[in-house]
Amino acid sequence: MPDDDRPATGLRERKKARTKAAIQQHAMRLFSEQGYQATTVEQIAAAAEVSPSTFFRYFPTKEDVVLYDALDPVLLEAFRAQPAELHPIKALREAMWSVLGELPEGELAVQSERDTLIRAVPELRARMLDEFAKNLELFAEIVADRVGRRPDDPAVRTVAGAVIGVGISAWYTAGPGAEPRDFLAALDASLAHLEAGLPL
Amino acid sequence: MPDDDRPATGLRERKKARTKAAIQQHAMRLFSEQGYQATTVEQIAAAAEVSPSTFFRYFPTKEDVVLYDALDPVLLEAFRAQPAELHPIKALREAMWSVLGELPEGELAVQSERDTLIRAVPELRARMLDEFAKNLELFAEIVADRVGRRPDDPAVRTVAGAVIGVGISAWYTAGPGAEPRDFLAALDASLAHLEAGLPL
DNA sequence: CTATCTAGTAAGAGTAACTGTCATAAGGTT
DNA sequence: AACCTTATGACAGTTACTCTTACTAGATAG
Repeated sequence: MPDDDRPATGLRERKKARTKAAIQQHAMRLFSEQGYQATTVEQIAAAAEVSPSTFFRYFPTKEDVVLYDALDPVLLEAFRAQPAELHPIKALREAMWSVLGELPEGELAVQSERDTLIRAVPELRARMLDEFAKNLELFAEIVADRVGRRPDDPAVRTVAGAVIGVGISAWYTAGPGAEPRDFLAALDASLAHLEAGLPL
Repeated sequence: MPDDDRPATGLRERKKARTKAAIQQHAMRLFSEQGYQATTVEQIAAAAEVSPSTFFRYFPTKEDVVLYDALDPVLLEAFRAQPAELHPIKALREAMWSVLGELPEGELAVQSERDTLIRAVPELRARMLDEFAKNLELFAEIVADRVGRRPDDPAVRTVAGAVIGVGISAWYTAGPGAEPRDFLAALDASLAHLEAGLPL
């Protein structure tokens, strides 16, 4: 029996990581070449030189190849690191800029392509609701922490909901070809508006 | 060649309506008896005494049997009918009460069962995002109308987004067994909080 | 009232996303 | 070297859909 803290650098783990990355890359390539629906799992598996069974062992559904956002935890950390005296919405805006403002052009492009795909394919877009809900939950927890209330406090949940809603609105309003920087700016402006109490 | 304006009361039309209703009823019954996933389209078709092909002619997907909300247009109309000087959020709250507050117990129960099903089944829940987005669009249009701005005005879209977000939050927060009246009350309180500018 | 046209329906074949099982082989452990 | 764990592939099965074709009952024209 090995120790509790595994080194996690065995040949096995590395191979797994490589296989997963290969599947993901080939999938994204095929999606952009032929479209999402037109690409079958069988094709992806063949391109990545694995069996279809293996594909499904790495990704429970075809959708999941697209839907993991590696940036989420980073953003979360940046949010937590903001000074406590800031208004939660202001803190979120600062965190957004600190992470996404400094992102290298390449990363931004990958993210943008992924985003375009999600926006365009109904099945993918649909799954975003749970993603939004997850973020709502996280946001509520952090806000509760900062304001010194429970995460299930109605006031806290309302603020979190409003923020997520503004995010959804910005996401839908930004067209398929929207520049990431433009989207970020629009979202920031909306959040500022919300922070100010939604004056009309 | 018949006139442009058909009477639409032929035997044919009536039969169609009856078939559609039958499929829907049997589907909902089977869903509540066996669960959504465990019920196959074949079973539904058999119960309604039609072929699977016919099922798909009436409902493009299995999901669509559940996902149509007959109450939406009514609510919309009630919202439009509110006095113009009311704050848009206030007007929405009034409209909600006027429609849902007066709904007969039976209708409320049907609506509640449908809602529980949607909440519980990921595939159905997912499709709600587009539903929310549709409502966001409608809400933005009406708000724009009332405030005398364009529907794509960022301020208008932000308000609409925040309202939808608060709705989503309330929807997720209300557990599966939530009483419709309680949900309504919680949503109303959240909207009031939003209307007041989200004081913490 | 009959011939004809239209449209709802069934039947059946085909596709693709999964799901589950089992045998094998390669990685890691003692 | 013997053993155990785990990634993998092969394969069979299920189910939501799609498409084509043929039939039939309802509506219309003469």
